[in-house]
Amino acid sequence: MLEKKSTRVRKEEIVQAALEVVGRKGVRALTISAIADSAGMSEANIYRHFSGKDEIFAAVAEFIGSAVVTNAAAIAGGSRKPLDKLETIFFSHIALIIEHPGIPRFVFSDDIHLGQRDLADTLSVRIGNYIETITGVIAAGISEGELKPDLLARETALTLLGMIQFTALRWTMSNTSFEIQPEAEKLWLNFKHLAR
Amino acid sequence: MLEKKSTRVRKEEIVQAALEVVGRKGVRALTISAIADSAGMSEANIYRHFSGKDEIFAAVAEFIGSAVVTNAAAIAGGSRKPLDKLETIFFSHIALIIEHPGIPRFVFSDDIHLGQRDLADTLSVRIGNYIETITGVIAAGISEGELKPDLLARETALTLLGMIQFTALRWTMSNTSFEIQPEAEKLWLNFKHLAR
DNA sequence: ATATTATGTGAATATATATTCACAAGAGGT
DNA sequence: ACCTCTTGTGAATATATATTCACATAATAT
Repeated sequence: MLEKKSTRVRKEEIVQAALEVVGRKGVRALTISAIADSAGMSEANIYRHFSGKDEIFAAVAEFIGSAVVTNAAAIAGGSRKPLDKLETIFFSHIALIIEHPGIPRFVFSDDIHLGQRDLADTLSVRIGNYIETITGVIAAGISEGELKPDLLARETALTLLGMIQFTALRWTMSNTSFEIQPEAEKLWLNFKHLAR
Repeated sequence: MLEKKSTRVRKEEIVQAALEVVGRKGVRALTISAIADSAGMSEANIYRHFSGKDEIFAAVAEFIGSAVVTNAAAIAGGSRKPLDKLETIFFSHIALIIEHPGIPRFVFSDDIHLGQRDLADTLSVRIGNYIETITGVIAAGISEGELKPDLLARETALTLLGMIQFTALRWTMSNTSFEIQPEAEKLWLNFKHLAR
């Protein structure tokens, strides 16, 4: 029998195991059985700590939300120059994806969007906040003269996020078969050419 | 009993029904039962025309591949100015997504990427061709002076595609609850500001 | 030390899904 | 009219998955 740990600890383990499964096999494969395997415990024990799949999904979404959004907000709130902030946010986001490939898979899974409406709404709000945060930084960059004056701040933010997201997508789609870091560097370089 | 039609016709009906299901309920919900409902025939009849789910998935991918890529290649091959071509490709792509919301859901489903490796490879190649097509148009735009000289053609193409893809994603994620057309127009306008 | 509570698990249950099968019924050729 | 091939279907089968349950065992309180 497995050693006993508190529910608080097991919940974290289960969330990490779930994210690991999503990163390796996708949301479709996020079954209780797969989570149990990955976490090294019995299926029944999963139910000891979570009421069911929905609650696990919500916990995973909560983990991702804090990881991505909190980070960006902290950077945006700093005192550096806007372009510098954007660069840091961009590469933190890429680093987070490399560390947890399950994050983009989870956030952009139609399974989540259509199967867990409340979760999708929560995620939508989070993404909306993220977009606004970046929009704010870009607007500052424009008014401080670091970026072109005729840019639309929100659309430029969407373009930047699309860049990140499309890269993550091609990467997970190709089964992580190319180096995402150099790809990201070229994209960032080009974004600077584009935006100023 | 349903009226009889040839396998050729039924196959098309089934592919369209499948795409409709994906658009409405996501790839996860693409069950034989759901396809049968949407196509208005029995489940057993699906098997009369396709050997199984894999063959249906392949047929859907084939339909999408022709629809997206062929179109772009035709436009790219024309004699108009590069920026003009880009605009047409951009808005055709958006129009296609509006008409078939199942297309982005299907192409970007981790279910496909991880569950149907051969299909994922086929799609990857198609996407690669699409990227190259657009890269070529952008390279022409740069050398003809329509676009900034210091742009990286491939990265700019990825940025443009990311814009489209992220828009499609937010749209399907929000359950098609905002107007995608005006959103696309603002993004295109801003892309022109960015790229020249 | 004992009782109580929290944690862990194999086995059972219920449901969904993909696939097969035996048979029905129309279409086209003879 | 008869035969044959194609198309259509309800019922059966096999498997996967989520969830529950009765029981075991460790931790904690009394």
